[in-house]
Amino acid sequence: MSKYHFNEIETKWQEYWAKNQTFKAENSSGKPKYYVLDMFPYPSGAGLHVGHPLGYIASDVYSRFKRHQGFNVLHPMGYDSFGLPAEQYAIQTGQHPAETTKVNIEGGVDKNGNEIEGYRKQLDRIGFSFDWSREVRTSNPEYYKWTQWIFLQLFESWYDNDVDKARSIEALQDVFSAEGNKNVNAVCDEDVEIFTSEQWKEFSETKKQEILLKYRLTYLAETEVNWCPELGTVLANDEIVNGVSERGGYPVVRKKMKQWSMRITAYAQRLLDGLKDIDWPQPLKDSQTNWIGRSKGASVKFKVMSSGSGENSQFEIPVFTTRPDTIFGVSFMVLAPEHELVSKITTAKQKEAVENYIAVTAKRSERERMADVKTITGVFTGAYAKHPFSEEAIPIWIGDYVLAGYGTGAVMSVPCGDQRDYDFAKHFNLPIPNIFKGVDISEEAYSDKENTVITNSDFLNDLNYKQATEKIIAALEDKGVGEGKINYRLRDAVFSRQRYWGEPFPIYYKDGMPQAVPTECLPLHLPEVEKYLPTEEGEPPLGRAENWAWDTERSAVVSIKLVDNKTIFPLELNTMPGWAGSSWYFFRYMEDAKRNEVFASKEAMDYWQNVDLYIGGSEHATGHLLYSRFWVKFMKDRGLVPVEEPFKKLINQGMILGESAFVHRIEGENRFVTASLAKDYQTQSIHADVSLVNIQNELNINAFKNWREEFKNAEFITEEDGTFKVSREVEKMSKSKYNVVNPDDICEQYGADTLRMYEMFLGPLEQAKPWNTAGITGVHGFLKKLWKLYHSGADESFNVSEDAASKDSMKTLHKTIKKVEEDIESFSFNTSVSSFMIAVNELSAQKCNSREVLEPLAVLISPYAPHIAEELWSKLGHSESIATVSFPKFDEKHLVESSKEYPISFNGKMRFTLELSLDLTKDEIESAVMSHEKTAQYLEGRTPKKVIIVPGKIVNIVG
RNA sequence: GCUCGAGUGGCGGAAUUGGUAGACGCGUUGGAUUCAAAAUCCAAUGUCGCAAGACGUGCGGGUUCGAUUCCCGCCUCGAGUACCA
Repeated sequence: MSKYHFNEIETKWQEYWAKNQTFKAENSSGKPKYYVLDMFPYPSGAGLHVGHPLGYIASDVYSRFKRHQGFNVLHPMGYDSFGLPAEQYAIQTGQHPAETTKVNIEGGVDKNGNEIEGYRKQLDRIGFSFDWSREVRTSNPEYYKWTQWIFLQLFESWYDNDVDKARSIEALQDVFSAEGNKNVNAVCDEDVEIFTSEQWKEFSETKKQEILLKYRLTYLAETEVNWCPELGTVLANDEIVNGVSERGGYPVVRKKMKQWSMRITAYAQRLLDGLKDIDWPQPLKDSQTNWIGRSKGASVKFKVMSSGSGENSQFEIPVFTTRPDTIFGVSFMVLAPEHELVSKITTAKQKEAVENYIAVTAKRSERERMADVKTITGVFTGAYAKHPFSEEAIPIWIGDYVLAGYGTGAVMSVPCGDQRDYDFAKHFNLPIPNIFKGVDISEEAYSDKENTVITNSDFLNDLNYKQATEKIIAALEDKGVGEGKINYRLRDAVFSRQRYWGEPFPIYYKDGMPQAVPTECLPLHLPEVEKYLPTEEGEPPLGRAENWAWDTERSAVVSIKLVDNKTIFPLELNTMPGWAGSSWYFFRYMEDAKRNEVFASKEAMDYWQNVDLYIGGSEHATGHLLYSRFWVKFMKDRGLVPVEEPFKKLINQGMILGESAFVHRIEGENRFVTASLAKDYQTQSIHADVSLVNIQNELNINAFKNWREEFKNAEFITEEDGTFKVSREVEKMSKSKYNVVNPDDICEQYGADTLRMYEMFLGPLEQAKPWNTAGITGVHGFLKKLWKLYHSGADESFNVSEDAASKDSMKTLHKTIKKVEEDIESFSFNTSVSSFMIAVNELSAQKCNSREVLEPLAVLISPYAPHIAEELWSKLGHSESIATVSFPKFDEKHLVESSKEYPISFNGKMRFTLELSLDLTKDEIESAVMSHEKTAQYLEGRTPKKVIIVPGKIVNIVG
C-alpha cells in the first residue's frame, strides 16, 4: 500500500538537497555554464503570497532543465534588504531595521508578537534549486562594503568623450597639469572654466577639488528635487505617481538641494546601442528607448536685444530644435517660467505680469497641469531676441508648455511647423509665417518632415527637409551661433536619499568639498541612531548619529564632537538609494570563496560572464534595469568586469491577480445580503477575507462575524438554501484587498509540486492571470495519477516492468519529450503541463509500466515537480539525485505514422474525416476521396470545380 | 494624445510556416462505487435546434480553395508615458 504522501516526500527531498548541496554551482567545470537569475525580493514583513514565486518557479524549471541538459547552472537567490518599509516600521516601533529585516528573512517573532515564517522557509518549501551558499543581502556590511567601493570607483572616474569611456580622475589630473583643460572633451558640468596647466598648478586644493567634482561620474550638484516632507526624503521621478509619493501617497513639492548625482547621461548613447544586442521583450526595450529619448537636431543661440531697440544685450538664449530647417519660420520664442534669464530680460513694463504668471504656475501642481493640458497660458517678457540670420526682432514670451527640465528650457517657436507653437500663436495673436511650399496652414501646423519643401527662407528656399537641415547646420556652425546636436531626455540620476536604512556614503567633507574615505577602510558601517527620523534641523537621520565623523589620522569613525576640520571631518549624512545595491548584485553571486577580498574575482567573472536568463517584473524597466546596465558599462570601462551588458535574455513574468470576495452591506445598516439578492437593495461592497469563503463562494458566517469586531452582531439575508454568497472580482493580489493566498497553505494542503505545476499551468508566463484555488485540484489529481502509474501493483505497490514498452507507449513518450523540450525552450510552461497530463492519461489507458518509458518520464517531469520525480527515481533503483540525469533524447522514429485521418472539407467546411495511407500520391488521395460515398452525399450532384489536396494535412473540395 | 500588449465556451487557457477552432484543466450535469461523505472511476458539456443542420475566435470589410492566424478601417480593455521643442 503506497499512497502519494507529498508532505513526507517533499520534506525528505528538501532535506536531501540541502544536506548534499545538490545545487551548489562550481566555479570551474568541464560543463558549459548557464546563469539563471531572478530579481531578488525585498523581504517584507507580510511574507510571500502565491504571486511572488511565479517567476522563481519558471526560472527554477529552466535551471533544472539546463542541468538535465548538462550545463553547470548558477541559480542563486538573495535579498534586496535595504528599503523604506523597514525604516517606516522602525520609525513606528523603534525596532532596528536590521533586526526586523533579519526576522523577515529568517523568521521569528515581531514586536506585536506575531509569528513570522520568514522568506527563506517559505522559499524552501517550494523546492527551489537555489545555491544558497552564494546568498547576498544588500544590507549586510560585507555586501555594502562593495557597493561603497563601487561608488568610490565612480567618484574617482570621469567620462572621456574622445575614447568614449570612463577613465580615472588621476589621468584627468595628469592632463590638467600637462596642458590645462582646453583639449579635454569630457561629459561634465556646463559651467567649467577653461584653465591652463600653470593656472591648474596654482589653484588651491579646494579649488582643484571643486573643479574635479564637475568631472566626476558621481558628483554633488544643487538640483531641484522632489521633496516629500512627510517621508522626510527626496523621491526619484519614478517613485512619484500622480504627483504624490508612490509609497504612502504623500504630497511632494519641488525644492533645491545639494544631492549626489550619477552621470548616467554620459552613457545615454551606449545604453541605447546596447539594446540591439540583448534578447529582451520589445516593449521593455521600447520603454528604455523612450526613457533615454534621443533626438537629433541643432542647438541655436539667440542674442537678446534690449527691448527691441536693436541694441544687443549680453544675454544669449540657447535653444534645442529638431527642426533647424524651419528657422526662418520662427516668429517668437518661449522660455519656461523657471528659466534663469526670465528675471534678467523682462522689461519694467512687463515685470508685474511676468511675476504674477510665475507665481501662478509655481502654485499649479503637477496634477493640475496634467489635468488641463489644453489651456494655453503665457506672458510676454517685453524683450526681443535677434534672429541669427534674418536679424529680425523676435518677441520673447514665457509659457508653461515649455519645460525647464528638458533641453535648454527654451524653444524657438515655429508656429507653422509645430502644433503647440501654432496653438500658442493663435491664442496670443502672434504671426504665423508660412515657410512651407504649397501647404495650407490656415487650420493647423504642418509637421510632415518627409514632404517638406522650404520657402520664404533665404538660402534654404526649395530645399527638402534633409538638404535644408544639412545646410542650416553648416551655416550655424559657420556663424558660430549653433551646431548640430543630439539631445537626450534622460537626465542624471539623483543618488542621495535622506534616509537611514541605506548604504552610507564613504565620504567626508573637508572645506566643504567631498573626500573619499580610503577604500581599505571600508565598509563604513551604518551608525546607530536613537531615532530613525530626520533631525529637527531637517537633516537626514544620520545627523542624529553621535559617532559620525572621520578621523583621517586614525582612519576611523569617531564622535561628531571631535570634528576640528583639521584632521577630523564630518561624514556625509545622506544614504544611497535602493538601486545602489541592486545594480551589481549579479556579479556578487558569481563569487563564492573570496568575498572578503574582492566584490567578485576575475576568474569567477571570466567564467560566469553575464546572466544568461533574467526573470522579473516589467515595473523595473526604467529603474533597476537601466541603472544596472549603466553600472556594468562603467565597470567594464574601468576594467572591473569583463562584460558590457549584465542580462543577455530577459523575461517579464506577468502578475498573478487575486479574486477578491465582496459582501454586500445594506446602506446604513449592519445587515448583509447574499450576492444574488444584492440588486434588490441599496448596498455597499466590502472586502471579505478570501480565507472566509469556500470554493462555492459561500461565506463562513461565523468566521466572518469573528473576523472584525464591527461585524459581530451583523445580520444576514441568505440564499434560499440558507447559504450566504459573496461576489468575486479580480484585482491585484494585496493584503489590503484581503485576497492574498499564502503558498504555505497550498503546500500544506496539496504539496509544493502541485503549487509549482499549477502556477505554471495557469497561463503564459508573461501574461497577467487570476489565481483561482479551485482549479488546483486538476493539477493535484494529475500528480496522483502519475504516482499511480508507477504503483500499479497489488495494493498500489510500486510496480515497474523490465519488458519493452508497447509501440503506443513509446509514441506517447517521444511525443511528450519533443513537446516539453520545445515548450521549455520557448518558455511556454503552461502547455507542457498540458502535455504531461495527456501523456499520463494515455499511459494509464495503455496500462504502461515499463521502465523504458517510466524512467525517462520521471526525468521529463522533474523540472516541474522535482520532489515526486526524485522519489520515483529512487524507487526505480537509483541512489543518486535525478537533478543531473540527462534529459531524454527525442527519437523521431517513434512518431512515424503510416496513415492520416484526413479532414475532408467542402468549400472550406469540414464534413467528415477519412483515414488514408500517407504513402498515397495526390491523385490517389483524390480518387479515394471522390469515390467515397459521403463525398457524393455532400456534393449533392454538383461537379467539383477544384479539389485542393495538401498531403498529410487536408482535402478541400470546391464546388 | 503617443507607445506597447491583449480581446477565443460559464472560467483559466490551446491551436506549428494560413489547413479538423475550443487541446488540457476547472466548473456544471448524469451515472458507478459508498450506509453516507471524501476520494476515485465512467459519460456528456461552444450556442441555437428533437433532429438534419445553422451559427460561432471584439466589430466591419478584404485577400485566399481555406483566416483565431495575413491586410485595411474601427471598438473595448490593460500596461507604460505625459506638452520632449
